[in-house]
Amino acid sequence: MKDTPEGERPKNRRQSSATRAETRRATEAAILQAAETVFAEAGFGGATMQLIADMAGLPKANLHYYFATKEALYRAVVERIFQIWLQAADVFDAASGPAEGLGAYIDAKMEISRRYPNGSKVWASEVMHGAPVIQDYLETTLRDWTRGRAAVIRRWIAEGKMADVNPEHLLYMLWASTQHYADFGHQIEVLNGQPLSDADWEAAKRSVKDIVLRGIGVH
Amino acid sequence: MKDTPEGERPKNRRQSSATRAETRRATEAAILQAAETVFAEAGFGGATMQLIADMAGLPKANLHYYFATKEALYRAVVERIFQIWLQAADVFDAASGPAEGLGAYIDAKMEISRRYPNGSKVWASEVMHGAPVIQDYLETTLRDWTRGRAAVIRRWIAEGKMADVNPEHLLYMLWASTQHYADFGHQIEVLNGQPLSDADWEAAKRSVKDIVLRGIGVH
DNA sequence: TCCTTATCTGACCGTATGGTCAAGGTAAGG
DNA sequence: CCTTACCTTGACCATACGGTCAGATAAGGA
Repeated sequence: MKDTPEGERPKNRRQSSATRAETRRATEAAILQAAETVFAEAGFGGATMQLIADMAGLPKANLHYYFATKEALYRAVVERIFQIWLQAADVFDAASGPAEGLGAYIDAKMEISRRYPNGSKVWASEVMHGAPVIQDYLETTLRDWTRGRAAVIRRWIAEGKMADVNPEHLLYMLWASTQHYADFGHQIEVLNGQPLSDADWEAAKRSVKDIVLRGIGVH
Repeated sequence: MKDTPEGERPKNRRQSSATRAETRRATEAAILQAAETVFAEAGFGGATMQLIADMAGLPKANLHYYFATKEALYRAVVERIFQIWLQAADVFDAASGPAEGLGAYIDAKMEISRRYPNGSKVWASEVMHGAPVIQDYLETTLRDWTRGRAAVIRRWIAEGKMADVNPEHLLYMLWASTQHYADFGHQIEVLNGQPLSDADWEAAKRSVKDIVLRGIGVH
């Protein structure tokens, strides 16, 4: 929440030097960051441009200079999240078998849940409401991605490297189990009595990996 | 969406007989049903009393006669969902071991995801936004419930009936994996190319049960 | 230094929303 | 019947919200 110590109130951030491009990028980043937080906490309908502006330290009118409409800003937030979501797949690709590939994928997704809980919540909210904004992504990018990984899993099954499970449902289970720690983080914290510690996160990771990997007959 | 064929416009629903209590209960149920749908589709902030009223076939002012505020209506919806949520635990109790108990619990929760997807979404949304309305339930009822089941699981572990896994994280995994089919139902449908058939639901159930049960060392 | 262009912002506007109210109906009990 | 309490509803209100705009301010090039 606290700002960098380089400026008390970043109303006009032109201490020393700041090129046009730098300022623009920094302002956009601040807006996107604030928007992600507010959208995650209040949902699209509950979020207000005023609140996002306040959190970003800008007058509301300035938001509309960078993002014409609330929808446009929301879209930018969701698209950024989707990139991170897909990025976690890299570890999947270079793997030679399920223990390595799925294990690394679970680790990566758990790490995302921990580091970008707001992004995960915005994504969940978007999908829950019928994906009004990223429907096309679901039908193209995500669908292709899913088919590709399912094919890899099928190959592993054919090679006898894991049990014969339905690849799609296995992927759903991975998504669900890992993202749960972000989307339902509040519930987990309440049940845990306090925020998850490093050790708690390690235990969570290990638990998911242990159950899933043993569940598909690996190791 | 279509109405029952017993009345074109249920403006005054007094064909034949209708006692006060009956009418009240029916109207309340219609409002709660409509509210659940609208809250699930639009979120709390995006839902409007007007839309709920339209969907329930009532003038908006009448909503406020039954539920004073939007918050009160929302609270009623969430509390109703929570009851269903807990109800699924019954099957857990009477079980003599993990295969029976957890298997039945997964079946029950999958059935809930299928039959009450909107309820599940409202619940997810509520928790994601920090449980502004049911925070006390989390801290009391849900916490007690969770502790009780975790104790049961620990007993099963001690009796050598299942592998030594962390009971809390196991429960999170069950919640996540089953509720995912409701909360992310839209995404699953898109990836599946069509709504899940009976066979698809059976496959989903079986997949979750197989992986989890094998994952905790239960045949 | 001056001029063009990009960035910033307070004030403003139309609309949609949650909520109110008073008047009009309708069932139940006496 | 007639009274009473409950229910229904159209019209209305205050507010908050997304979005606009004209004018101010500053950067960068000539």
